[in-house]
Amino acid sequence: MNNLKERVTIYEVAKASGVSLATVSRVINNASTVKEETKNKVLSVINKLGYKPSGLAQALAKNKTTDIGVIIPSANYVYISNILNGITEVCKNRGFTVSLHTTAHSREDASICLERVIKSHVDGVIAFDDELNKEDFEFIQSYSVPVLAINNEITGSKSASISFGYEALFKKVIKDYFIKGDKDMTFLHVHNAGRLLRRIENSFINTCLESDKHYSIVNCDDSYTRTYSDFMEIFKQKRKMYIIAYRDSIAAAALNAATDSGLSVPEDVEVLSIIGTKYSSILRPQISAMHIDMQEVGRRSVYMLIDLIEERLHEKQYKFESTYVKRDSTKY
Amino acid sequence: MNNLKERVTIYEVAKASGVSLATVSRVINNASTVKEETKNKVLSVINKLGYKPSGLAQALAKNKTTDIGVIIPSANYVYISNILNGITEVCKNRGFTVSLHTTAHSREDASICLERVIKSHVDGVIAFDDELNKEDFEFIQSYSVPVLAINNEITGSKSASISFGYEALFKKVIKDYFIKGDKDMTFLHVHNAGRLLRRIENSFINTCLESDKHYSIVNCDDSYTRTYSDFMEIFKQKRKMYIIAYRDSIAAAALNAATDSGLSVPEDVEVLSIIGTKYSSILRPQISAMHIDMQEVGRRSVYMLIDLIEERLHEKQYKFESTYVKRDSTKY
DNA sequence: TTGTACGCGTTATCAA
DNA sequence: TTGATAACGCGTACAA
Repeated sequence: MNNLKERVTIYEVAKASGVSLATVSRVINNASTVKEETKNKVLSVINKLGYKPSGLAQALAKNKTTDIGVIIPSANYVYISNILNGITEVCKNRGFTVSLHTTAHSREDASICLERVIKSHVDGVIAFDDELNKEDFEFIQSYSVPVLAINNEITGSKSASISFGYEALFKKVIKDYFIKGDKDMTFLHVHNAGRLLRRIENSFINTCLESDKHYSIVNCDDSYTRTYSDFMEIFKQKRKMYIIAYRDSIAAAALNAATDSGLSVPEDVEVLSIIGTKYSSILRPQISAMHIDMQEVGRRSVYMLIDLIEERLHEKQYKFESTYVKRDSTKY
Repeated sequence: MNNLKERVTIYEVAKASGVSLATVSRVINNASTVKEETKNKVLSVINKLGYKPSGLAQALAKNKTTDIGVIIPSANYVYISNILNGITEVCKNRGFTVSLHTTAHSREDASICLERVIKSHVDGVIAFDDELNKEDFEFIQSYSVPVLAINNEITGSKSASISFGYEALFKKVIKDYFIKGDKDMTFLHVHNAGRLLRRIENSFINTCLESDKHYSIVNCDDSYTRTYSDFMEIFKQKRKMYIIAYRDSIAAAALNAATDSGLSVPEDVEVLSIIGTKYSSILRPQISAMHIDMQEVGRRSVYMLIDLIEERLHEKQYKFESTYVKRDSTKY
C-alpha cells in the first residue's frame, strides 16, 4: 500500500470501471437493480483502488450522519464509563459512530457541547449530564435532533428518557435501619453534584423528618483525597456515624478514614454508597451499596434513541430500578 | 424557540439579510474584508434565525473535519478512561470533536473501527489498542490521515508515538527485591492482554534468569471475579507468594483472596500492580504500584497529534517514564 | 439495467 | 467590499 495516496472518489472508480458514478453509487448501497457482472467489476475496482465512500458527502446527500452525540460530564467516573461502554458497544453493532462531548461540570463547556452537537449533524443525542437544563434540551430539539436524556425527564415529540429508581428503595433502606440501627445518619452533601444527588438528599431529609429521626448533612468535596482527610479530622471528634455517600470513591474515603482512625466497621462507622459499582465489592471492607447496571443503561439508551430516530419508539420513558446489596460496611 | 424547525441554511440567512451567501460565509469565518455594518446585520439575522453552519458541508468544502478519531479497546478500564478524559479535555479546548471507537479486544471490531475511521474523514487518529498491528497503521496512513499511536512505536511521515517506560524501572524494582526479599516471584500472565504486558513479562523472565532466581508464571483471566476465585484455590496450597499483576483490579483480586484466606500482607503474600491508578491507594491494604499519569498521556497525545496535523511536530517520539510507589502490599 | 443532471450546505476563486 | 459560480463527494429522481 503506497503512502500519501490522495483520497479516491467515486468518479475515479466510475471511470476505472467504465460505468457512470450512479452505478458505482448503486453498488455501494447494494441496490438490487445492478447487473451481477458490472457489480463485480465495480467491486473489484473499488478494492483495487482502496476506495472508501466519504461519510461526509454521503451524510450531506442523505441528510443522515449515522453519528450519535454523547454528552457526559467526564469519563473519569466508573459508573459513567460503564454507561459509555454500553453505548459504544451497541452503537458499533448498529452501525453508528459516537462522538463524545464532555462538559466537565461547567456551564460554559455545556454550551460548547450544544453548539458542537448541532453543528456536527448527529442523528441523535444521548445526554447524561446535570449541567443541561430544560432550555438546553429544547434547544437541541428545536433543531429537530432526537434526544434521549438519562436521569432527566424531558418532554417533546423527538425525545425520550431513562430514569433511575433510587429513591423508593433508598427510603426503604433508611427506614429499615431506623428500626434496628443504632446511629444517626449523616448525608454527604456534594456541592454542585447534580440533580440525582439533590433528589436523593431531599428524599433522605424527608424520610428522617417523617420518622422523626435526627440527622445531619456534611459538606464534602467530590474527591477521594479531600474527603479522606476531612474524615480523618471528623473522626477525632465523632466516633459513631452512619454515612451516606453518593459513589464508591467517596464512600471509600470515609471508610478508609474510619479504619485508619482505629474505628471498627460497621460497629462504630457504617457507610452506604448510593451509586455502587464493581468497586463496592472489591474494596475492603466491602461496601453496602445500591446498584443499577450502568452498562445496561448505556445499551438501552442507544436502543431507545435509534427507535426514536426511526420513529418507532412507543414507550418514551424507561425506569431502571436499583437493588440494594448489603455488604460489610453496614449492619443491615 | 419553536419546535421542529427545519435546519436553516446559509442561503436563507443570505436572503433574509439581503446579501449574497458569499458574504454570509465571510461573516461566519470572520473575514476582515466585510463592512462592519453589513456584518452586524448578518449577525443579527443569524441570531434571529438560529442559524448554525453545517459542519458537514464545511468539512466537505474545506476538506477538514476538526474531528479526531480515538481507538481504544474499551472505556471500562480506569487507566484507559483516564487517557480518554485527557483526550477529550484538550480536544474541547482546541476545537476538536472526538469520535470514539472501541475494539473490545476483537480483531473483527478492530477492522470495523478502521473502516469507520477512514469513512468519517477524521483529521487524525489516536490509537491505544494492541489489536492494531503494523499493517493497520499503514492502512490508516495510506489514506494520509495522521496517526498518533500510544504504546506502539510506528513509523511514517504522518505518524508519531507515545511510549511507556515501565521496563527499566520494573527491572530495578525486581532486582532490589532480590536483594532483600524472601519470596519467589509469580507473574500473572493474561492471555491476549496485549503487547505491553507481554513486553513486561519478557522483561520479568529475563531479569529472573539474569539473576538466576526461580520464578513462576500463572495464567489468569482479565477479570476480578475469576482471578479472585482462582487465588482462593491457590492459597489453599501455596502460602507464600510475591505476585505481579498488570492492573489494580487484578492485583486486588489476589490481595483480597490472600486476606480472605487468612494470610497476612505483605508477610505471606506480596502484590505489585504494574499499571497503578488512584485505586492503588484507595484499596486496603494499599497496593504498591508503578504509575504513569494517564490523563497527561491523553493530553499530550492530542497536543502531538494536532502538531502532526499542522505539520509542525518535531519530536515524533515521546516517552512517559513510570514511577514506583511502595505501599502496603509489598515489603520493599 | 444504466446514465444524466440536479441537490445537499459550504468554501473559495474570480470579477465587479 | 461584495456577488456569481465552480468545486467538495455523494445520492437520487428521471430518462433512456
